[in-house]
Parts: sequence; C-alpha cells; structure tokens
Amino acid sequence: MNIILKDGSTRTLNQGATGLDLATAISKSLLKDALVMRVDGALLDLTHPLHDGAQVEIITRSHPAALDVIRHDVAHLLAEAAKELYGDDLQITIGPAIDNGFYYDFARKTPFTPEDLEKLEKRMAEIVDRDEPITREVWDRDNAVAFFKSIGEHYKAEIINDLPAGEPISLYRQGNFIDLCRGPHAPSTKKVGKAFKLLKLAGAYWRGDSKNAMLQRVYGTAWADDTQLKDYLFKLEEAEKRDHRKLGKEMDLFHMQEEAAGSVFWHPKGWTIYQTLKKYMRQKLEKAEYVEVNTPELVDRKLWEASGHWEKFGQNMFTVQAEEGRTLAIKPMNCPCHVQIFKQGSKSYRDLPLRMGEFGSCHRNEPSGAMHGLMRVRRFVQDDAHIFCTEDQITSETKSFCSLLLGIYKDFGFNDVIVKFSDRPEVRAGTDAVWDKAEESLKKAVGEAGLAYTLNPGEGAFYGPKLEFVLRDAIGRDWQCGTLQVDFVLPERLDASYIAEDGQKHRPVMLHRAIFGSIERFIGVLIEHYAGRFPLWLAPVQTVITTVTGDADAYAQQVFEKLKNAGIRTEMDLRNEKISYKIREHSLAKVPYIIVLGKQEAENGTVVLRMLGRQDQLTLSLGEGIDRLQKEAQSPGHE
RNA sequence: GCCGCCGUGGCUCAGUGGUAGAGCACACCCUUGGUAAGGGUGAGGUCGAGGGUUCGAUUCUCUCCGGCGGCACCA
Repeated sequence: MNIILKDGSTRTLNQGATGLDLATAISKSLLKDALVMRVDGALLDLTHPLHDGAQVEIITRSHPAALDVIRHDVAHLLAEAAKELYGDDLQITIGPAIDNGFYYDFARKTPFTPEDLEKLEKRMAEIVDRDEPITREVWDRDNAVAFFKSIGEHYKAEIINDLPAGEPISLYRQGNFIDLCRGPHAPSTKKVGKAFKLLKLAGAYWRGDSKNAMLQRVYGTAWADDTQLKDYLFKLEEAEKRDHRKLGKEMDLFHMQEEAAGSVFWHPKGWTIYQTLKKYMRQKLEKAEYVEVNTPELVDRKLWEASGHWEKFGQNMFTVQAEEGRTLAIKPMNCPCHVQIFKQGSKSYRDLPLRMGEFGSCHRNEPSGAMHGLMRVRRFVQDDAHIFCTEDQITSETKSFCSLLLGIYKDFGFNDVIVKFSDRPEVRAGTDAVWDKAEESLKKAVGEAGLAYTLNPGEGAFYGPKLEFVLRDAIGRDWQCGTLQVDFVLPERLDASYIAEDGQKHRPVMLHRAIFGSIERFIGVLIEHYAGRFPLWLAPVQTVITTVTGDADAYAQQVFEKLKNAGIRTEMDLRNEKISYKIREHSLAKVPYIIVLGKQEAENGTVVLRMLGRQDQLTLSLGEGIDRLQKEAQSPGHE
C-alpha cells in the first residue's frame, strides 16, 4: 500500500504496516524521536495500522504537537506511580495535559504530603527507565465498567458509563497499570523522557462541581527536553520575583491586614500611583467626551431588587441595617445609580450617546478563598462608565471604545490584546429575543472595529453579552482587565427612557464598560508587568537626591527645592552613609533616577543623574536636568 | 465556601513540652567616604486568637481568624 508523507512523497509499505514500520523505513533517528503520528489529520498511536493512501506525518518530540502528548504521557506515569505507591488507598480519576504541564486527580483518604511528591517523582523516573510498552486496547463498554469496578476504580467506571454511546472504549496499558484513555500515547515509557517535575498539591472537586467530593490534584510540568524544563522553571522563578504582593511590601506601596480582609491599605507611595492612574484616565475620558459623576455607596435594597441584583447576586452584597428596619446595600457596582442620574429630567435622543463615568468605590463579598492580593479584593474602584445610547449607536460606540482601550493599553506597553466574546449565561435576565438582538449588535460592532475574538460561551453577564479584553504582560501572562457589556435589560427594569425623533418614549441601551477594570487589580498587573520598575511618570518616587559627603548638603537642599517646584516627586537622603550604600538602597527601592551630588557638582552647579540599573550616568546643568526629568515624567499623551 | 499547607521581633526565616534565636531594618556612637552593604554598641517578641491535655504549651490537640497553592465562585 502507499502512504503519502508530509512533503508529498510516497512510501510503499506492506499491508497492515503501522506508524512504527513507516518510521523504521524512513530512518533510524526518526524512529528514535517518533512519539505519535498524524494520519489524515488525526493524532494516533504509532502502533496503529495504516491504510492505503493515508497522509501521514510522524510527530517527533520536537514537534509542537508533541508537547500535549508528552504531558498526557507523564500524567499516566504519575498515575502509575501513584497506584504502585499508594494503590490500596487510592483511586485514579482524570489527568489531562494543560498549559505548561498536566495534572492528575486522585481520590485518596490520606492527604498527599510534599514528601510524597518526591517519592512519586522518583518512581515516575523509574517507570521511564523500565521502558514499559504502552499499548492500546479497545474494550466492550460493559466489560470495561465491570473491570474497573472489580479493581475498585469507581470513578473510572462512572466516566465510562457517562461516555456517549458509540464512543469506543479505549484502554491503555503500561506495565501493570491500565487506564481508560482516548490517547494517543508514545509507544513506550522510555520515549516519554524525564523532562518533568511535580510542582504542587491542591484540592479539586470531582467533575469541577463544588457539590461533589474533593479530590487531591497533583500538578506537574513536562517538556520535550531538559532545556525547556529549565527555562520554564526559571520563568516561574521570575514570576515569583515579580509577585505584586511581595513587591508591594518591599516598595512600601500598600498592605492588607486581617481586620479588613480583602481591602487595601494604600500607603503614600502606592496611593501616588493610584492617583496618577486616575488622573491619566480622567484626561483620556474627558477627551473621549465622557462626563464624570459620583453616586452613593449605601443604597436601599429596593433599588437592587428592581435592578435584579438582589435576586441574582444578593449573596455577594454587603448589607447594612439602617433605622426602622430599612436595609441598605453597599453598592457592588455603579450601574443602577447611573440610571438614576440618567432618569433625572427628561432625556432627548439629542442627549445620546451619554457617556457617564465614575470612579466609584464598590464592595463585593468575595468568598474567602477567592481573595488574592490586589488581584481579587472585596473593595475596589473601577474606571467604570455607562454609555446610554440608541441601538443604532452600539456599533459606533463599541468601535470608539475599542480604539480608546487599545490606545490606553499601548501607553503601558501592552500591545498584545486578546478579545473574548461571552454570550448568554444560563442564569440571566431578559428574553431570548432581547439576547438575540444584543449578541448580534455586539458581534457586528466587534467585526466593524476590526478585532478578532474568541468565543467564550455562557460567560456573559446576567443582563447582557460582553467583550472581555485580555492583555499580555511583559513575561507573557494574560490578564483580563477591560470589558464592554451590552445591556438591554437594566434600562427596562429601572424604567429609563428618552424621547426619540418620533416624539415617543424609547428605551436606551446601556453599554457597561471599563478599561483598567479595577484600579487595584490594574496596579497589581502593572507591578508585575514592570517588575516594580515603573516608568518615570508612574514611579511614586521619581528621584532621590543624595550626597557624597556633608559638604554638598546645602547645594542638595537647593536642588531639592527646585525639583519639587518643577513637580518632580523627589526625596532627599543626606544620611551619613557611604555613597555606595545609599545607591544600593535606592536602587533596590527601584527609584528611576538617583541624583548624586558632591563637591564638584556644588561648585559647577550641575547634577549627576544615575538611571536605575545602569552604571553610566549623565552630568547635566541643573536646568537641563530638570527639563529632562519634567519631560520624561509627563504621562503618555499629555499635552 | 471546599481540600492541603502555613501564622515566631518592622522584614525574611531558624528553633524547642521547662515562657526564644539569626540576618536585614531601627536607635546611638565612631567613620566625611565619588557610584550596589564601613565599624561598634543597643533596643525590640504575651511565638495569630480562644479553649483542652499537662506540674508546665510558642511547641501536642480542638475551634476560630488570616495568609499561601489550587478548586468552586467572579454581576
């Protein structure tokens, strides 16, 4: 029979030949590196028989498609090792490949310990050395269920029972270990290699449902070779160094404490960043013709009942008992209040689109386990705004919002932005007809804005579909920050209207939108993105003036006053310490410019600018120095 | 909220069934030194909170609170 290879050439093989036979026929080195193969577009085991006319690509370990196979293989190594070590007390469940690695969920009464991870890892390496052949078998469904039940693997039996009828039940065997699995897998455990590492233990619900039993999940990473593994582990270390919780403490930006779990105590330096960002955003919004408002934080539950929040999200709202049994809720979002402002006086179509922004303080009672530094808090401020517009204006408003957002992200060096489109969730307000309309308008608008998007089914807000804007930071991690949500429901529920050209009352559409998302979270992202080394315009302390000896103190005082008057955020360090000591300290504090002054500078009226992390320095006249700093300290897009 | 781990001076961490240590930071003194740690002395902790076991608990145990890693959640 004839096999067509990737380069278009053909090979003639005997009837019934497998991928292994093909690889053997091509070259020894290919056979050595081959893991699986792609036949007519589908990944298969190399042991799978080929058919005449098949298009075949052998996937070697360096192939991009190999990583998932390797990770899946390693998950099986882990399961085999776990069965061998803890078999009496342990059931296997599922173990897929994920980004950068894999996990395996086990049901076991005894909790795993970190020492268990070491033991498991060792055993996995032994299994690789054993070079156990990995073979595929197709079983009859009932036999498979009975088999897994007989060996005490009830989770596996349940999975098989739930597989759609007609789906072949394939089992993979390696050594004494047998697992239900779709495959494909490498031909033997030796081929999987040892570029893996077990990383952490965690709990995870069976089938991802919090009503189900809690399983023990073991996470690991796996790669094609040791270099890739090392690179990844290095990257993890890098990410840890950038952790905003660690840097926030080191740089004295903010702190949290248990008396206010989930809320931030902003220190002067952190608050400077916060205010700078807010000021920057205000400028941008003003230019984009938004108006800014401010609304109450305590609002009667009646309004939340009317808006639908009480029913859908009441559990996450903090409430306060006011006099006479009146219940107030601390606002979890600003939209109902904005509708109240919109409703004051009568609105004409001429008033639309009305873009209403607020840096409103919101509280949400997040579950205790959800909190995470600045990234997930109970009290935060959004750069929130609601655009009241007509249906016809959805497209143009979405387009201009997208361009505003992309421009702003660019100012922070976020040039990679992914857009996700989330459509109707199961729990929702509004009729299907309204949802059809909302989803359709939003899709059209994104298309016209020229943005590609991926679909995020069922993830929309309860009142409407949404766009989520995900940015990629300096070390390649994704953060969801911006959002735009189309809402036909809230104006209806809260009875907002405007008078259209026909003289009749019409419902406006609301677009809920944010660019930073929560300012708290955005600062967290920025700290990690910049690794604490903020650009000058954001740096809480822009320069520190420090002297070589006390002789220059008087001159330093002059420079300090001038810089302050020029609006530069400056600190002075006249301590009786060696200059290298002071430079080290301020460098570690990530101050962008250290200004070193000594006798020479005092005599010549100059300043020496030392940029963070650089050895070379700039000697300028005081005037030039101030000009330079002032220019660089302006926020992007400043006029 | 769920599973596991953790909670010791301002910070990072060690340690023990007989009420505690290190480094850095801090204070004072000496040192006036030109680009990433000069030296000395000193002060500082009811060992997360509350019960229990014990002659005695920071240490063992339970409950609670908070943090960390995930899961679930995320308007």
